[in-house]
Amino acid sequence: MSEPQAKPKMSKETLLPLLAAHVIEHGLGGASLRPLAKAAGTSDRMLIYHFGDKETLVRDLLEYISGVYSAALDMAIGSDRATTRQECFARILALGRGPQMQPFMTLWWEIVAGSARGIPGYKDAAEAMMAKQLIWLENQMPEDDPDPAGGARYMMTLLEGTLMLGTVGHARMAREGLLASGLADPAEGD
Amino acid sequence: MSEPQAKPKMSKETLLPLLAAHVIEHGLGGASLRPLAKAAGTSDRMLIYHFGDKETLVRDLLEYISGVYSAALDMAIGSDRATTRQECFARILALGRGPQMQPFMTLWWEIVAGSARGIPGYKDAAEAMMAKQLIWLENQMPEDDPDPAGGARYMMTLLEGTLMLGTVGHARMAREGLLASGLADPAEGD
DNA sequence: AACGTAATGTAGCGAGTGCTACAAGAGCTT
DNA sequence: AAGCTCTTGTAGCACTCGCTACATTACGTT
Repeated sequence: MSEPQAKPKMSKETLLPLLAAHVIEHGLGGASLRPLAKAAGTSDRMLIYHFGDKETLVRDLLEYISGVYSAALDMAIGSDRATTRQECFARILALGRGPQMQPFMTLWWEIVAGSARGIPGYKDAAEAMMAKQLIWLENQMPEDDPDPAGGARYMMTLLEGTLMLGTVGHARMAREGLLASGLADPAEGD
Repeated sequence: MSEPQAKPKMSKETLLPLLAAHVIEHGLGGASLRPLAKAAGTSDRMLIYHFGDKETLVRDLLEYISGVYSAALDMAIGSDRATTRQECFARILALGRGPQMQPFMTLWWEIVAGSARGIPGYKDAAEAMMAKQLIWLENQMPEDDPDPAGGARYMMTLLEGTLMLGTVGHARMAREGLLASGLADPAEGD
């Protein structure tokens, strides 16, 4: 018995991390109860038992994922502020493009799409995550910045555009735009 | 017989516009053969007959939609150039936020999500549409602009970020960012 | 008119969907 | 020990999914 099996209690709280892991890897739209249950070591029967129905499950799952994202941002916060906007932007861009962030980014666009289509839990989660990210960025702004609030919002907008263009194969276009804006350093690699 | 029924020939070419209309309204991910067929006045049987399988159908459909988008941009091109970057940006932003554009934008985020997940036809379509939009923007740049190429790419990035933040409920954040960037006019409404 | 190919209708298959009915086990209280 | 509630397993229902086998019609060519 090398595996303790972790049989006893099962609740939303114990299930959500396992479900989230599956969803981050395989996506949210195509997720159906039986594969989800298998990933969490349960049955579809129990998922319905704990969450009531699938819509509630998805909503709770998105809320949980949003919380995980928020916590991840807290972890990634450097104790030292950036000294320039360029450095600040480079930091958050590197964060969003990091390889360990990629599965999450794939899920993120699905959340945006669901948000646009009005699927119940999506917009709330997306809104929360963007709000959290804005706070993160504000805390990373240079102390002597003349307009930290506006600057952070400006950089958020530019960042999201950059990430989007990157995912559809136009990373070069975004980069050249950033160069023209002065926010990217010509010396940096792609 | 007020309806001529349009029974005779049915081919990819005659089906694609009808399929596209359905997809633009109801989305691409959840689209299944039978509803698609019904929207096009056929049967699932015939869709498979004409396209081979669903993956090919989706690919052809995305390619077609990309073409429609391209044509729509050509139509929307004003004969007069903008005189300032602000005006240029305002034009394309208004274009993307126009009410008749909204169903398409909803579909767009689905395309981005599919592109991120690597679903066969998605990335090609997204890439083509962004390329086309960049050309459009370049043609709208002020004639005396010091860096039309870089400026257009910069505005593209900012535009896409703005649209994305808007769909997830953070239009205000994007607007305040644009104000800080100098690309938005404080006098304009939301 | 006969033939051959393209186009279409009908029926269905096997798999998967969300969800439910029913019953049995587990653990706690009295 | 009896009862009680919480949790779980087994089957299954009604439905949709992409796709196919088979048969029929429509139509141009010879």
